[in-house]
Amino acid sequence: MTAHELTAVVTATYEIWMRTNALIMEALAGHRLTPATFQALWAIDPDEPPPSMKVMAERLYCNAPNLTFITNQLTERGLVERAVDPSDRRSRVLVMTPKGREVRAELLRTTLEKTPLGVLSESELRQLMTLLSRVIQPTTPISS
Amino acid sequence: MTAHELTAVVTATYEIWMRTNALIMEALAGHRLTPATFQALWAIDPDEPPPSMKVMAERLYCNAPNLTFITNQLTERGLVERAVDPSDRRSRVLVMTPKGREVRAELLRTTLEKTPLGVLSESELRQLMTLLSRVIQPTTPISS
DNA sequence: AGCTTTTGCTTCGAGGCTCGAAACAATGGA
DNA sequence: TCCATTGTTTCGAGCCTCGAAGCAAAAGCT
Repeated sequence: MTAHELTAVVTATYEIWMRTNALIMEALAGHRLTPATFQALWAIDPDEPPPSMKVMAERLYCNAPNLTFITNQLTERGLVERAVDPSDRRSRVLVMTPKGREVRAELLRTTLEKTPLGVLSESELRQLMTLLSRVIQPTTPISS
Repeated sequence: MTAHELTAVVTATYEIWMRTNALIMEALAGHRLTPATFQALWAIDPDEPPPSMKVMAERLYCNAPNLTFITNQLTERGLVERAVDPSDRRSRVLVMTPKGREVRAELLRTTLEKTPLGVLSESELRQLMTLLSRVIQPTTPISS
């Protein structure tokens, strides 16, 4: 039982996550976004085929009504648009607008600038990623 | 420019955090707790002197009104109690009840069992913690 | 084809979370 | 003593998340 080491790592993960969030809050507010809506924007890779609501809900670990709400926030801000999936007319896919593309790129840049993870060197980041990949392995993480 | 590696690490951090949360949700619900209230419980070490509201707000990256709300949730569930700090009668410290101690220990155990970080070996965890410590260290006095 | 079940999304209502502004008492300094 | 500051709470607003119910399209069955 290595409870102590594991506890420290879990705590550190929480800490880094919260700290990153705190540091980008101001930039998000500049676009009337919040952590929840930004995560949704992040989870859409504009260079991949647009994801359906269902896929997005899985990526964001939330349920369908919640995703409807988040999607409304993004469409009201002109960052994404709903489109009917021609292959299944029940399904709606989220298409990023040009403005959404811009805002996403800008905020992603800001996040990488501000995150405390940025203090690590390239080789340290690779080391870290090797370990984290093993943790995440089983299922598929969010894109980009 | 190591943007790609950094992006992957930030994404992985988010992913691990969300996945851990999802996996303990059921256990939390068993005590009528949520991620927010559980983090507050986690942030009180029952073997240390009880922290003040102000200290707790810093630990949880939230503001004073928010912490008042969270504290009310915990007191209503009989997990912590407010006490006046004798050295400064404006300040309230959060004292964990015996029940709070039990619930905290149980949920901490559950978290360590369920977190995907648990797949790592002891030596991998130490490696990981070495890297994360560098990230969290407030020792970045003069940057850029 | 017709009928039923399942699936993807939305609507609705309730409750939890988070914040800024304002209020209050205790503290500390001039 | 008087005034500014500090730690907390109250209030009101808006955001987030969920379960239940509803609707339309798709899939399955006979």
